[in-house]
Amino acid sequence: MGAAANRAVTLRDVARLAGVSVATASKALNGQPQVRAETRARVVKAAEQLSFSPNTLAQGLITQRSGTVGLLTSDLEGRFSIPILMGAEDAFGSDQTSVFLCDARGDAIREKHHLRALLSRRVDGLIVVGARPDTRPSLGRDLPVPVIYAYAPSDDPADLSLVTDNIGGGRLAVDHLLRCGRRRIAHITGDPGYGAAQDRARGALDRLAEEGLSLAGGEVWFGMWSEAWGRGATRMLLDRCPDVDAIFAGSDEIARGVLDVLHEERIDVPSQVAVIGFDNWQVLAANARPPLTTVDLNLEQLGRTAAQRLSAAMDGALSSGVETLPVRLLTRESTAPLR
Amino acid sequence: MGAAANRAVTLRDVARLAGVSVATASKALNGQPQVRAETRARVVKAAEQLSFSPNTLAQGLITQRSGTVGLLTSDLEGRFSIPILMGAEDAFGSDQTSVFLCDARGDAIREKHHLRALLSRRVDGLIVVGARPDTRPSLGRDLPVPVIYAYAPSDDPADLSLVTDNIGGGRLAVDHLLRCGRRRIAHITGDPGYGAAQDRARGALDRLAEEGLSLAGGEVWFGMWSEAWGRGATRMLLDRCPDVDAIFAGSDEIARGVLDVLHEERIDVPSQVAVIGFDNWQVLAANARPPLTTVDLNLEQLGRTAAQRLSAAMDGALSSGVETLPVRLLTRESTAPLR
DNA sequence: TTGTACGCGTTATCAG
DNA sequence: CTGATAACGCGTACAA
Repeated sequence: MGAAANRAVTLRDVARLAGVSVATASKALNGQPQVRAETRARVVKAAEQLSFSPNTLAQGLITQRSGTVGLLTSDLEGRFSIPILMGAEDAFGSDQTSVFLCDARGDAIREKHHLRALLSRRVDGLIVVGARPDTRPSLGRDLPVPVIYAYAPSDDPADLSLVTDNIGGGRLAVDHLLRCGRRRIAHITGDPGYGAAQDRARGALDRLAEEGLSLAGGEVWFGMWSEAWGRGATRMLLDRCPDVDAIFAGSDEIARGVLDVLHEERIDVPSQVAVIGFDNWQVLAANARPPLTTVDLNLEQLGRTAAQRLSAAMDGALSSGVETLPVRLLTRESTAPLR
Repeated sequence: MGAAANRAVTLRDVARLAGVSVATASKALNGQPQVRAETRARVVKAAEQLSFSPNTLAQGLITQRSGTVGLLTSDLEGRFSIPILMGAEDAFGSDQTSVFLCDARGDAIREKHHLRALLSRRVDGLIVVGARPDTRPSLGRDLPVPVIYAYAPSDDPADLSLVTDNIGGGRLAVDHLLRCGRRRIAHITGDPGYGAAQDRARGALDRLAEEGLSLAGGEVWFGMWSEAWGRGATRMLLDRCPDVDAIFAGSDEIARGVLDVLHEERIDVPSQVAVIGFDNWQVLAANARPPLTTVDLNLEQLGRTAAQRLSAAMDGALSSGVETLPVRLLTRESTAPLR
């Protein structure tokens, strides 16, 4: 293993090789105007020869900016965190800002620990990603760096939180089904204790009401976020309401269960019943039979926005409140117009 | 947003408040013995009052250690990276070492970029996680910090790589099926261009050979890593070899496809046909019908080991070659002894 | 145009 | 036991 090959080449080494002072070397490398072109060239060449890379820690000491941010998550599977992280990485620019990823695993103690470590590392800002889209405790108001809450909003309205538009998503799903000519639409979703479940249902009901319609089956089928519940609920639904022509599932997992039972019952999707999911969890949605139309959470965009808001806050442009970001419909084959 | 509340409280502030010099304050806080107990108490109290947290950047400047490592991945979905990251975080201890997560998205240029940034940040080491378990290009031998390749081995034998035991996994799967009394075992797997597919098949064939058996269906069914292929292959298999009593799938995705078709054909799992997957991709395996017995890759353990090897390397104990880490069987309900 | 000197926050080495 | 003082690597007024 090629460890410790060229150890710690500093600006001094570069300056020495180029025959100039450290100050000049610094200016040359940082593109400062007050340096002769020929000199700059010599310095740059020396730096390349030694494959010099400036010590960001030292730079940070001076500029009071570490060029790092912390991403604090409790999302074990990284299902939400990763897209958000990628979006943030994208917006920051990889050579400007690097991201510390810390997983608190839903443990408040561990979270405190990570927080201390990150502050000690002088991160310029913090993005907190919750495991579920419900309110979570604020990190507090007296932190030395700005904090953005993503996905799960903070319980302190003085914080800035970025959330996905679950109500809008519910509307979007139902709207799409209506456009496909469906009128007997059912909604099977997860744990009613989740704000997201309530919001998605609300959006669906609102849109339906605008058409003077109500839910097939009479009510929202709340249950659990699992395939098994999707299957169970679908069986009950078909029993009670055999003429249903569309099912809006509150998650892609549930939608998979729905599809399974429809398939078992030899009910064709989408010609007889259209199915739409929520989350766009790739491995589930794209591999479904048929591939699943679903509501994409736009998490990368959420990550990008979080990065932008954080940059703004680092420049002093604080803001607060809850900002709701749009979701979007991703059409695959499980929905289609009625012939 | 409570940004910039207490900005940059330094050791000087603490010292001033405690009425001592910075030197003494430093010693007191770092548990150095040569300091009076009463003085130490005063300093500690002052530090708490100001909620002082030492500037790791400055510390790193002196100790020549940043207390950070870079995790360089190309694994978009984070499916492998995340467990590895968590294992590594675990082994490092969150207050000792923080992890920079960088996603190169399979792009060599972006990888170079990230690498430069990480070296500039003076990471103490690097963990490189490949997107697929096949050889990947080495980062090179002349890096100033140790590198561990995880999941995907480096093509340079001088590097240290940690990989999962795919051959052993194949053996394990077949061994389990044999113990369940199955004798007509088929193997449906993914892209033959993947070393992992070849290795898993090899392990399976070897174990079978030890019993004087060969594969049901006569050959390994190579194809793609998708549910659709799992379905297609299973249909062909049942056609050619209707008396099969066990199917070893090369991935959980494929296994899901297998289960789907068996269910369609009203073939009971596990009483008629046992099914075993590979990867233990939670959302697929645990939600399957029935829940899927599978080979767990032990990725957290791999992450922990990577961290340990990296620590050792940072202390000068370099090593090289490919280290193969054991996988383990996770029994659920899709396999059971024949009555 | 270039170099000198100082400081960023911390630790370590010495005197006192 | 405590306190100057010198690093660590770099950026930047200021002087030359």
